[in-house]
Amino acid sequence: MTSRGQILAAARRLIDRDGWEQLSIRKLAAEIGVGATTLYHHVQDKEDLLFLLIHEAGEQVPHPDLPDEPGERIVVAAMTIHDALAAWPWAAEVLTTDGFIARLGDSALGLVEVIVAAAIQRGCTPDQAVHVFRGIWYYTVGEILVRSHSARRRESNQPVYRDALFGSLDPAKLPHLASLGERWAALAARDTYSDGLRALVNGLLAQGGCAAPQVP
Amino acid sequence: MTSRGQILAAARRLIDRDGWEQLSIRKLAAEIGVGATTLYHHVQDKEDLLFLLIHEAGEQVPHPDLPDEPGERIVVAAMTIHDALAAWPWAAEVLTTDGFIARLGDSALGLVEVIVAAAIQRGCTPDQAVHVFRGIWYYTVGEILVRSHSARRRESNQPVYRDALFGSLDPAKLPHLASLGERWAALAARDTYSDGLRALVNGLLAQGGCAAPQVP
DNA sequence: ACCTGAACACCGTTCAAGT
DNA sequence: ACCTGAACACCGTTCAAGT
Repeated sequence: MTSRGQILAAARRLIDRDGWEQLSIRKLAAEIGVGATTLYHHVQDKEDLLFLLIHEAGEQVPHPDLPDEPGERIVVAAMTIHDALAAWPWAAEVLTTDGFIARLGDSALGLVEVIVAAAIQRGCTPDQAVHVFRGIWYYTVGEILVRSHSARRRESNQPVYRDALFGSLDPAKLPHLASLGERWAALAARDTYSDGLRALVNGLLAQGGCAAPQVP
Repeated sequence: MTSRGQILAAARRLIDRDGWEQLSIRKLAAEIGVGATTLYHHVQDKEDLLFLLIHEAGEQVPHPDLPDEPGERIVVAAMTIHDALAAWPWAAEVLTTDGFIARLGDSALGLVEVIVAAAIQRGCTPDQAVHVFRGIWYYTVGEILVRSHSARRRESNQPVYRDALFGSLDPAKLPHLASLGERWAALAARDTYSDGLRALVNGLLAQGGCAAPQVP
């Protein structure tokens, strides 16, 4: 009676409604109207359930229009990955596990392929191209996690730390931070993912033999 | 009888022994030899407990010898932060919360100050300097989390995915990934944090007016 | 096959009651 | 003040028993 598809659909529904931290096997079973233990006949684990959800989500990541210039192509592919993860921040948390990316479907991996291929086109060796991808991956995952954890905190409970934020620093020891003061919070709230990404990609491609004429 | 210091010491002991995911209020109380509810007289929350632990850890981060060249100074400061977080990966998880950095002590913030000051010395505006720090922060946190989650998985249960790793990809759709094949795992295991960091810092400093003569 | 409730071994936190 | 056990409202997972 109960099917895997039904379970995944209900899980997506609950995550959208209550956030992914709130998802539990017991609540999920209740949502479907079934005993908690029933789910274990259709899914190995809670972890397995998350894998299946991420796999499904990965299949739905759109393939963007890719520009010709390789560096720009890397930026667009990375931003597509970023935007997909921003919509499912819980996926970012699970995907921090190494070798996990490989379990995504061909569709999501297509964007990884785009980045690696473009780096090679720009003169990287395959090894260097993997290094380029990893750098982008770290930066992207970090941004997503900081963003989503901060958002969660903001909405739920404490704007308490807001005023603790660089308000009362010792200007003798930390002159620049003290003079930035409250402005830090405003600056940190700005979305600078793409600016930082461009800087990173330029830096990575310029590094160690991947250098090529910077197309304007 | 029970003191805050005693609690923090016991917590550090348990984290070192069993990993931070295993730390619970109840186990912590048992380790001290006290009722679980007793802890709530010395600490607000489990979250509060983690804050205190991080604050304490931050005080112990060493101040490195800093090179003169600003770009290199940024790299050294970032690597110091990175190495400290690598020793306490659970701190990285908690610190992903925005505005949380600000609750560290002056000692740990000193490294943030170093980065911001060096960026300004290289010609950044204060706003751009914060942007530089944020980019470094995202990259660093991402690397730490990917590294620690992967390590946890490796040691505990599954080397299962190892062979699922890019072993059976469609070479027609994903030619570069397919030809990398099993090599991906070996490349991903390499520590390339500092290489990527240098690329990022160079890219960030070259960006938007922070440009200055690249000191050799 | 598919589903179930009871049970196990846990959580964080509150609260009235004790010294 | 400092500590406590009982209780509340949860977890993921196993397992023998049912249809």
